[in-house]
Amino acid sequence: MSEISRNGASGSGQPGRIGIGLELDAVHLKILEVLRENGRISVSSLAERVGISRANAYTRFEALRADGAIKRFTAEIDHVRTGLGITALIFVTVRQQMWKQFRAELARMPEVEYCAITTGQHDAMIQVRMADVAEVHAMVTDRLANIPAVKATETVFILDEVLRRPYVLPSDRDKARPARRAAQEAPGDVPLGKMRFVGAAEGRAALRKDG
Amino acid sequence: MSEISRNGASGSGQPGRIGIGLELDAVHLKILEVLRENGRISVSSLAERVGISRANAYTRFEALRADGAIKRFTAEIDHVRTGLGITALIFVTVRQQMWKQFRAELARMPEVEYCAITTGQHDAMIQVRMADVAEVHAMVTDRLANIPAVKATETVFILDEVLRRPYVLPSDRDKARPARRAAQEAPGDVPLGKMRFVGAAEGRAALRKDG
DNA sequence: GTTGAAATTAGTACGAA
DNA sequence: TTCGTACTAATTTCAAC
Repeated sequence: MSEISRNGASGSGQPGRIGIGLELDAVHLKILEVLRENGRISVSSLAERVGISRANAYTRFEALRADGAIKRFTAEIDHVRTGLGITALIFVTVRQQMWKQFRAELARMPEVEYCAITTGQHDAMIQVRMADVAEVHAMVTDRLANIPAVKATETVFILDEVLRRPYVLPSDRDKARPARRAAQEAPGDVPLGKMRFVGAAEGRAALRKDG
Repeated sequence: MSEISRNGASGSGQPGRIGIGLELDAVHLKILEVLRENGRISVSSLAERVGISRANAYTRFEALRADGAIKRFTAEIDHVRTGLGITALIFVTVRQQMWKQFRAELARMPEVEYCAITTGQHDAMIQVRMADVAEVHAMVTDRLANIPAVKATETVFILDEVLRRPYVLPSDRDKARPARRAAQEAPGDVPLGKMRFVGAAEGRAALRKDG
């Protein structure tokens, strides 16, 4: 069950190597599609919905888990119901060469749901869930601002979460758009004035005033 | 199994009304804690880990699901392994009174994993997963910029996702910090110069130049 | 990679505390 | 309400094809 990670498990057609380990074919993707929508489905039902035998479903299920394509299964929780109805994004400017410290501090903040290093004006974006606005304020001033690695922060509140899809798959691309594959067409008639990519250097220079 | 949504299910202690429907006590939170880390655990094992009977675990499990505290179960997928290794944040400025159209268009974009309405300089932030940088570019120019509701966009790439916790719970607050509850202490010695909250009006006025 | 049977486990219903 | 048990249904595992 673990040698699959090295050799690949598929046998039908030419799937095309996507990841490093396991070769994901159409059946693998279909399994992932089902599992992201219903993580508690039994492997038997999964086999039925995908259209393969149970033994095959078990094999592939295990392979996906062993390979790491499926990292874990989790429950989506309604934050409002659990009392953490306020969500905020905190954009952080980090002092260079203090990243290790910043990451270490983050690990000690359980109210942080998500943290990503970004290009652009800031260096990182963290998402927090709190009971009220005052707690966000306290979090930013008491905890974040006291970290030496943090040079500056910018807080934005989330008014509404329009959609959260449980993880996008490559097969999603061919769903809503029957004829057109984005990256393979010339941009053509694009209102370029609307777009603006933010490079890392640009924003960082603009922020050098505060320290 | 559904009257619990109105009356509450707990019996020990004074849980304190958190959500609208179900009253969540310590046991409920413990169940959620287990389930967010292992969404496929059997209810029997869940009962064991939480320290309640099987029957009770089934009742509470169903109640949490019926109440909506648990929205769904999902599989966390490794995007790099599935071929969508590029993640980008696109900050969108939306023309007022065209929100309905904007939301409708979003629903037709399966590559969008997350979208939230925010305060601050922009109106919305969307997170997309793509195979390469060119696809992000095409997405922004071909699809987003062509939506009349979209006034302007600003794209930022995610270089690294430091952490993604499967949903924060109120009980997390009392984990890493033995003595100190943020929102209940005076801010005290805060380097205020580090912090900056961005209001909605401020940023919108600054962006009025483009149209 | 598939099918079918045995062993195990999950889910339900009920009475007692 | 919660617990414990008995009962039923389903799933998982293992075998042979």
